[in-house]
Amino acid sequence: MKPPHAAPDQRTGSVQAGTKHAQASEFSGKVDQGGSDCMAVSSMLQRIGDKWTVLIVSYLGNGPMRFNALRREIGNISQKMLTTTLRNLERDGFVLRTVTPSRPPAVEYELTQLGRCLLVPVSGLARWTLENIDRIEAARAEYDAKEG
Amino acid sequence: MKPPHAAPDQRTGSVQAGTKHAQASEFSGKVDQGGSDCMAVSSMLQRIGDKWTVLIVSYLGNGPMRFNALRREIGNISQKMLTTTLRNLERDGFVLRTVTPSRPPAVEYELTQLGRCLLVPVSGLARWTLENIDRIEAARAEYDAKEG
DNA sequence: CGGCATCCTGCGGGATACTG
DNA sequence: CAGTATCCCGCAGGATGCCG
Repeated sequence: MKPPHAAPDQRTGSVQAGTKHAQASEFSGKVDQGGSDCMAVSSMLQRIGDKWTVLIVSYLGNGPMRFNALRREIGNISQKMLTTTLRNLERDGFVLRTVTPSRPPAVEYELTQLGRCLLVPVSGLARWTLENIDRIEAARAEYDAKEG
Repeated sequence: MKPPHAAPDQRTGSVQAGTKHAQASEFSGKVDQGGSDCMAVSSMLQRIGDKWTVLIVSYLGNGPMRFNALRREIGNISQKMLTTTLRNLERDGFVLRTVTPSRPPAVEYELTQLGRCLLVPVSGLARWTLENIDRIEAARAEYDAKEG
């Protein structure tokens, strides 16, 4: 693994404005996006950035749910992907799977503590998305307009 | 249809930050059932959850960079993917591309205001990842051990 | 009900070569 | 230097079928 920011000169590890945009942005907190951490972030984003993970975690945020309940709620997920995604979530310790041996068997999924606290940063990104999606779509429209 | 609304034991919250965005537009992709806000988040995660986006945005967080500088810094990205990713970032309004017509031509990329403020929630996720990666890997090891 | 197993397709993304 | 154009491959992920 090659650590990002192998940049020799600078090892600040924070987003500092370049020469032109030196003025502070509207946010006050410092952003330490620049260090060797970006690999971890990148990996995490790819991990939860797949098609269904966040959606499922969100639904499970409401409380425990059974397999087909989850499936019905989401609506258009194949059971293969639901199974796969739940398995991965279970493996990472985000979701707890509980089998009740009845007939037919009942399987309940619920968020673990780790899974619930994952919702915190994710909801931060959610908030940001909802706050800025208009600007993003406007930018897209403008860009596409210029292309023809 | 009740939209997923997370209730972690802390007030930090849900994946949903608001309920006003009715229009789905292209961000919702092809899935069109109820929880449109979750879809927006999910789409955003997929958008920035690709292989290079966050990495590039992180590097650009240090200031403007030229194409090959960026390329050298990242190290193992194909120029095709660098171009593609930068184009997408430009289209979304995250990155500004400035061409200086010299010989050879110089092209500089820098984060826009929107791009910089994206770093805020992303670094939140980064922080969370670094704080919890040990638990995740422990959970994985345990899970894998039980599987054989 | 809650799964695996299998097949198949689309597309993300790498390698390579060519331009202005 | 900063791209564009092709070709190619792996794999995420959908459809379908069978099983305890």
